[in-house]
Amino acid sequence: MLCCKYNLIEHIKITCHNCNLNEICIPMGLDEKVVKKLDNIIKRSRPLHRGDYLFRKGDKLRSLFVIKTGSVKTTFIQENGHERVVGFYLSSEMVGLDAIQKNEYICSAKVLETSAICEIPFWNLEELTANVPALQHQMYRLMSREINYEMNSILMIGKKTAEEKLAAFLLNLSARFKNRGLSATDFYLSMSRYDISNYLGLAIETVSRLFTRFQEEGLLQVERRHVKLLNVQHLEIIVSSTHSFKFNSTVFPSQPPQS
Amino acid sequence: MLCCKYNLIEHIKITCHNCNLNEICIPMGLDEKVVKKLDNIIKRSRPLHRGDYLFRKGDKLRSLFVIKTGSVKTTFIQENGHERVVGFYLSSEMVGLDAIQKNEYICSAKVLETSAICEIPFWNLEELTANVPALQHQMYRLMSREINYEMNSILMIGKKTAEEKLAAFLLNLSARFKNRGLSATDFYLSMSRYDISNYLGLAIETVSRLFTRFQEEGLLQVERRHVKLLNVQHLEIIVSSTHSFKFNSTVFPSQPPQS
DNA sequence: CGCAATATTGACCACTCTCAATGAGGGTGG
DNA sequence: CCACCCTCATTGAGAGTGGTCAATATTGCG
Repeated sequence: MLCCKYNLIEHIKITCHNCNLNEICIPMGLDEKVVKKLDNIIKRSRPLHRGDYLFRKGDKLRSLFVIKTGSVKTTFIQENGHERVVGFYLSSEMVGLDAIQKNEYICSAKVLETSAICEIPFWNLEELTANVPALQHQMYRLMSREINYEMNSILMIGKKTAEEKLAAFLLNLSARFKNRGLSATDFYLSMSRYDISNYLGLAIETVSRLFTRFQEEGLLQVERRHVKLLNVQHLEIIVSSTHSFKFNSTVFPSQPPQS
Repeated sequence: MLCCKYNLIEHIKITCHNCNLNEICIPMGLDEKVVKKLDNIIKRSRPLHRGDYLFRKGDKLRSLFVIKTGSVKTTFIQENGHERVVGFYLSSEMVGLDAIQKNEYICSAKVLETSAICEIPFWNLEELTANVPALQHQMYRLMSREINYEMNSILMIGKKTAEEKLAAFLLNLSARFKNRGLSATDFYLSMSRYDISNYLGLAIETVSRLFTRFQEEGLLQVERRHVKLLNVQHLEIIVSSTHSFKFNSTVFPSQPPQS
């Protein structure tokens, strides 16, 4: 039970805008009593494995899920039966918020790697937040965070060139790993090339080719799912250079810098 | 004051999954007393006009905004100074939920046409929802709805071909107009071609050409911003046909059906 | 009436998709 | 321990979509 309790504090801590990861804090006036109540609500399960589902599209809303370690992808099954990836979730992130509106899950959530995930029965949580204003505020902030994540996805996926999309994707992951105290430049991708391409609206071959090209250009090193970013600055420039800028830019006379 | 009060009821009504637009209902046990309290919180302003801002990126969170009539676009200013459209909002929809996480607006909201918009000071609303569990639930559902909208955007923008993107965009608008009791097949676009292309991640010329082509194929009639959908079914097929399906499909031997 | 903003159309070419074949790991069974 | 299979990833060649550039409507507004 302890680990989940700790996770929740961790979770709250991360979502507090006044606290960074290096500070121990229980923000928003959440005292031990409230944390204990939360602790009583939360269900801990044994580790889930690659391919396990947290929930499927159409299931009735039961719980929200907080990822303690590991990662999850959410997918939406389209009318034609094809699956589209709509999001990737890492530790401390909450999955299932889409289900509240219609009282049923709109997408499916599939575990990408062995993960520890806490389950919070929504109706219990809602009852608790109704009694603890500070917790209600946390909940609003969490949902707002989800809205911001998705806005970020929209920006990423709406980029014009495949190059920009993949660079943005890698930097997004990088930043999220960094926030978790992990390396911002050396990490494993828990999702397949297929998932990445599907998410970004590209062909899988394009993603593969781009990885190769980025490597040739010295921007990163990649071996299967292990990625090392070597030139973050240049990746950032790729992302921020709107397509119309790219060819007028004086930043790169011709060749991107080799490391 | 009355109009705003009515709008809120309208608003709540729309967000209630058990009620459709033709029923008068005050769901979730929200009695007149609560509605009155809401009414006291809500600020009504005189009509806003094309180009007015509800808020700008970086402004401190003051209020959430509910569109009574008209429409709004939200834009995100990227690192390179370029503006990207991240969403379009129609009547009964709420804008500003992205600001709760960091206590400041992440994107800017710009009015697209003369609009009536209600302002709800967030802190007052939060206080009220803390005291009225049914209203708290409404708030959760509203935020969840926003998450679903954005998920929809991700699916739309992530489609592979420009054709699929624009068809999905038009059908999305159509469905939302229909929900509001307006024509699902005959409507005005309050956003420019530029906004549409920017939102969908396409070149403005591509959008323009597609409108022309759709018209030539008898799928719709378009004159500047006035759109009449003539063959919704075929538009739906375009959307649902993943690119990989499109060329094997026996649905269209060669030419799309002419109306 | 003319300027500015918005939208359409054409020509050309680059990017990215599709199709196809090959390569690399991980797991299972002989 | 190796052969085999299956999945995942890479690479190549050709074709098509969609982007860029440029010119031309069309509309709105002062």
